[in-house]
Amino acid sequence: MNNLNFKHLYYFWVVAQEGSMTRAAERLDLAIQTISGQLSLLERQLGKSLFAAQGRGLALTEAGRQALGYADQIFQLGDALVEALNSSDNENTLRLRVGISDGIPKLLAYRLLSSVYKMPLDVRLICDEGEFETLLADLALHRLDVVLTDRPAPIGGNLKVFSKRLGDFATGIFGSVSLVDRTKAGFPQSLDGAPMLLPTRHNALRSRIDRWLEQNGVRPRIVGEFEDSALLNTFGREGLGLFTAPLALAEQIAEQLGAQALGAMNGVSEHIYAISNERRIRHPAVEVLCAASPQDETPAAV
Amino acid sequence: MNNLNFKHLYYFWVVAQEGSMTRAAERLDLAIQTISGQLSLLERQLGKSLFAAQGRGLALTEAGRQALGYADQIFQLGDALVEALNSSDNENTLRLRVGISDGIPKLLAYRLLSSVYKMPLDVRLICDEGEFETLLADLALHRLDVVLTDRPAPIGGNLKVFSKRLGDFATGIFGSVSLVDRTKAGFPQSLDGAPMLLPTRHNALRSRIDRWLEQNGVRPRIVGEFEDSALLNTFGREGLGLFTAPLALAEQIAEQLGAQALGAMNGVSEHIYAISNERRIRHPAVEVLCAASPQDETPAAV
DNA sequence: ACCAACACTTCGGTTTTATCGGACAAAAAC
DNA sequence: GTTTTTGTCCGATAAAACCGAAGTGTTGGT
Repeated sequence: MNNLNFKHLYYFWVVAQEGSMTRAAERLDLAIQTISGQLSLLERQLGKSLFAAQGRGLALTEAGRQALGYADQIFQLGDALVEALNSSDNENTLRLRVGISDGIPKLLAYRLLSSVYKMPLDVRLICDEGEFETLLADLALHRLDVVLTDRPAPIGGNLKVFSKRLGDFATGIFGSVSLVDRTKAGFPQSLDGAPMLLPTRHNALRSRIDRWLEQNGVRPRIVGEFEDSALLNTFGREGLGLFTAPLALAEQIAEQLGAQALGAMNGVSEHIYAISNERRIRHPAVEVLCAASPQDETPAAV
Repeated sequence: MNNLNFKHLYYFWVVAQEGSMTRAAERLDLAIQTISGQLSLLERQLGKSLFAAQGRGLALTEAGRQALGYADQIFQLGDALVEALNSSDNENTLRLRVGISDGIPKLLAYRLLSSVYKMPLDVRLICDEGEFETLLADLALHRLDVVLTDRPAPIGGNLKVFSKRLGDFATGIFGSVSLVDRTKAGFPQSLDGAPMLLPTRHNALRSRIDRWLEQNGVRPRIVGEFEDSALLNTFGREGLGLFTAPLALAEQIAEQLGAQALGAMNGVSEHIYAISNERRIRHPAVEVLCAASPQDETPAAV
């Protein structure tokens, strides 16, 4: 419980700025007695005195100086709030602040988010990328409305969040044309010794890929590990190695990266989760996003 | 004037978190009528509705969603304030947050600040370095108590600040022993063609140096320009070129940088200013700092 | 289709809080 | 010493926050 009276804090802030209760009372159009009284109430509640008598004026104590720093930020935010609400550019547009975890394919994120544009409203997407933990923290602070990631939020964490699996996407192996030609015959055995780019172990998919490779008895030459899928794709486009991607994106990958599917990794699928704040009132666009039922774009196992 | 009622905002914040007025009323130990009434007052004052009726519950409007983001930060700061004040480590120590402009000699800053340690109190110095403009902004936000810099604050700026000249420091030319030996004879003519390190044009001293060089008819070879004086000193210590510094620091420069004074630059002196917030109640350590009267350590002109 | 349960609003009256006038104390200026 | 300035204490008053009772609209069950 926040036992801080912001009205009192505001008076304190003005007094500190003006340098005296008298001038603060003038600026606030109040009697000095009011300021004095409310200020001593604040000090009582905080358990610290904020001003010390100095001559016939006031001096800030160290506690007061610290409080002043916070008060500054607080009332600046208050002004910003009022201003943001009065700015007219947010009349008919719905803002959706999405955090996209580094590891998940950007094209997949795009496809999943496309559902929100079908809403009968102007939607402005505000995208942010970063590490899983960072994004969760931003979610808790309401800087984000939803996070798209490859794993559910840790249960029992100190953050109250809500994870919804958006879908399973069967994974395949892709590569530039030259690479694919060389390894097409005898898949998956042909992968043995072939150059390959993989996500780092931070990615939940990575362990599934490793297991699949082991079960199929192939040991590709791992030429790179990437935290960020977009970076991985760029390297893959240049023919540096084969890489994995959702089979559902085969068409776009061919168009944008000039890479073809070599084969499916049976049993390996990427799970995408939408993590949002667990409060009853959720963002309408997040509702739409989660409502897009977990339709497996391709069955997980063949 | 900040026409935002933070008490109302707090109720709004709890309602948004809990998802309903009923549950918020429970958490706040208030009747639902109160919440309802205070919330509609907030909406009236802001001129926007924050909630829209949805079914028998509530839904945040876009304005409400934006407000929620601000409220989050505001009440987090409020908690932080209370916590900071209750933490015991600030009992008998006075914190002085000083911003030191890139260009001014660090040793000079140290010497000027040493006066605050003579106060009959434990003083904890918190130093920050950076660009002039950045530091001024931090000053305005009360993240700093005073800024030490080489020029007064711009008059008529939108920030209300107070500049006090702390002193004029006659400047000389210094260099590593080998360099000084080579150019000692016939100073200042011997500077012609000598390698030299100078502050960039952002430094107020630079133009005075340039004028002095011109007036004395010497054209050194400028081998480097530095924004940061500490970096300049490091290069100077390695004998890369001659450099300028306050003559008053000759002793320390000899000790710490192994450099000797070559000669004085008559008429060139570094002005150091303390810029602080213009409010009546100033930091006691800042008072002490400014009280150290503008004693010219060496007269400006010989 | 109807009724009960639920969630919020509206309208008084009551309680709490904030505010101000008057009297007072302390420091500084004269 | 007197006056001026600045802040504090006390009691009355104005403003706000709060709650009980009654009312509207929505949902869900039968």
